[in-house]
Amino acid sequence: MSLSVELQCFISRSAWSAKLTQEQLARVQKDTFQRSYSAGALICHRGAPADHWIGVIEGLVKVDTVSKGGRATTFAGVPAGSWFGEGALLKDEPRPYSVVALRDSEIGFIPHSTFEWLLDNSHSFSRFVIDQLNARCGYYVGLVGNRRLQKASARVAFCLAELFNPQLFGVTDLTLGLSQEEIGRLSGLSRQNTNRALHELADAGLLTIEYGSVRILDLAGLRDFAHAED
DNA sequence: ACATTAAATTCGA
DNA sequence: TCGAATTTAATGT
Repeated sequence: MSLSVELQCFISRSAWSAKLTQEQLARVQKDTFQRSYSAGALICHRGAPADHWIGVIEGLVKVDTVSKGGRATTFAGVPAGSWFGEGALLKDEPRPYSVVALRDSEIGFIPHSTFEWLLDNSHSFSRFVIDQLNARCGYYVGLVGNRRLQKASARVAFCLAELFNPQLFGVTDLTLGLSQEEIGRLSGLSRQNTNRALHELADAGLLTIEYGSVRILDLAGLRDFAHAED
């Protein structure tokens, strides 16, 4: 697979590549490949072997499981600019979730062996992965705490705020192209309640609602809202 | 669950 | 190629 300019740019923009040596960077660029997915396409099946570290170059992806009854639970939305899947790679286990493109997306893949090699050979790369795991850990701690406050709007605030977690996701664009139904799945709420919650947040001046998307106005305010006792 | 409205697609000139 | 008409998807109640 040829090295697209797009892919090279994406790699050099990623925080973890900044301190790699020329040799290391060259190997990453040689081993990494890119694929396009149209909206709704399955990127990897639940239970498939975890052969790659996955980067979202463009578009938006979700991570979810589907139970026997066909009910979908979404764990996380992954916006462009982030890398994920290191958990399954490190454990050398099948992926416990499926990955689906929500929009037309460009996805980069770094092979398992290259990933391990970087961990062994680049201190700054290992550090990046540790920080990222730690951030996810913090995310789940926050999530558990957040769930205790049964407030729908707080849940939605939390999920939205975490989508813009700068450690996990190098996002710049504060407009989120997600339908309310999708936001509902992310926060584990019905579309109805999501709608009410979004209006509550909009009334509080934290975001504005647009057709098919939501624009974040006050990220810090969303975080506060997610943790406020009420 | 239903009615409304935005957006995407089709069709005819 | 443009715009009206139709169909599909998202939203509000």
